Amino acid sequence: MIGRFDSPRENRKAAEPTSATVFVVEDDASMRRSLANLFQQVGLDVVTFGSAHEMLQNNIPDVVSCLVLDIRLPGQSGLEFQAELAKSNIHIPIIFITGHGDIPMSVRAMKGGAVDFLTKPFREQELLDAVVAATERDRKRREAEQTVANLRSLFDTLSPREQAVLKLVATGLMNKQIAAELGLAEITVKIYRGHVMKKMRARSLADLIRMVEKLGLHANRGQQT
Amino acid sequence: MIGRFDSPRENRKAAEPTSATVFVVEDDASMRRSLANLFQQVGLDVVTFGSAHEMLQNNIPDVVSCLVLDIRLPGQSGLEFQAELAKSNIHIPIIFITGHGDIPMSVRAMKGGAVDFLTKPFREQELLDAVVAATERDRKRREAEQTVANLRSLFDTLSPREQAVLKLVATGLMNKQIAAELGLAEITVKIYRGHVMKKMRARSLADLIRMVEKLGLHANRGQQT
DNA sequence: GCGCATTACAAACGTTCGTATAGTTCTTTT
DNA sequence: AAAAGAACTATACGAACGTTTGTAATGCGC
Repeated sequence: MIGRFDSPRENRKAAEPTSATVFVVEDDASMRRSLANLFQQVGLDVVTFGSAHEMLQNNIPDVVSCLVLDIRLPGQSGLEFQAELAKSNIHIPIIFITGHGDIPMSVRAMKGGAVDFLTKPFREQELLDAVVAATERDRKRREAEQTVANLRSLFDTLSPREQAVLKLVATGLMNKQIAAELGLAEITVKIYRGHVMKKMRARSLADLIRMVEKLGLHANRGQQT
Repeated sequence: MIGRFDSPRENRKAAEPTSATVFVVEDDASMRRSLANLFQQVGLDVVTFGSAHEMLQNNIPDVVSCLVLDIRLPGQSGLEFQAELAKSNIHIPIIFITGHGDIPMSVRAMKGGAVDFLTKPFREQELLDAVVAATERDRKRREAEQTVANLRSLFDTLSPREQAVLKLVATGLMNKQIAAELGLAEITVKIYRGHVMKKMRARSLADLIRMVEKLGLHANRGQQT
């Protein structure tokens, strides 16, 4: 099946409070089945594919997950697939498995952000540990991404002027300076600033500054023609 | 010498504006010499050692650098040395070289934060590229660390009370709330707050908040007995 | 004992901020 | 054509902020 079975069933656990999905891309059907079996036994959701292409056809659900990927695949290699996913801004953590890998392959995979690179035969627990680490990484990434996305959607409710005021507020300018910068009356800036605080749900300036930092906004100051 | 010489001398370059030091830990003396030679030819400073122990004896100068490390060493292995450096909070970027490595080794090295893992024979340019990447990484790390250290030394000039006020200011509390929290009069808070701005050289509250973020300060609010 | 930093507060003044109320103009949507 | 909202300004006022000047007690090092 997968490799040597030197870890008793009882030792297996992937004690995750939230469920996670493991995608498996592996051309060997029997290997696919045993991997699916292993993951299902510890309560993980599993979706298997026979090739990279096949996985890209189906749209990947937006859940906490990781990808167990064979290096040798029909068509596109595992490493190429990794590069393609990165280019497509798909940040699913990858665990490579291989029967006939070499060091340059593993180094390239790890440089590309892979969580682990296992050579057959491997202990089941090794793979499960890697999967736990990978899904945990994905969970954290999603959490951070969600935070920024929420802030972004608040920011998007601001009118262009309000956004401009926010950026200048974040640079530490006083209302009168912002007014001069934007060619407005100070009172107008004050009002927009009030809108910004409400819409962004910031309870203090300190709050607002931290939001701007997380959003990575940078004021593009300058002369407005 | 090092490996195959398939890259002409003319193609070699490590166009670095600032000089960098390459530490080499390698037990084979002739290998050590040829590595030193290679790095010197492209204008890098080189310090070589025959073992990990030897390197730790000498105190490592505080300059932009990287470490070229043989996996197989007398006494402590390269991987053990990597772990020891990490534990000692020495963050020098490491490039492993090895004649007889395997995939688990390379994966462990990369998981441990290594920049690259090269197997002999390798092209000289490969190693030089890795060294450039490594020193660049070190330069950036030092830059970021320096920024924080500078902020930290400013923060350390604050009296305990001023530090306490700063932390509460950073949480977004108003002066009167800070006063209540610390059992002070509002006017006192205002004065300390002024001291904080001067001593931290913050030109605005936004500035100050960002400094606090970089410092990773967190107010430990609570009841003062 | 003397100098010095720290902690603490007050009175006073000017600045800055925030909001409420009210109004104009322009564009977009219905 | 009417409604909605965005952009913009004015008056007005209170709250919050920041600094200056002055006072005073404490504790530490030389």
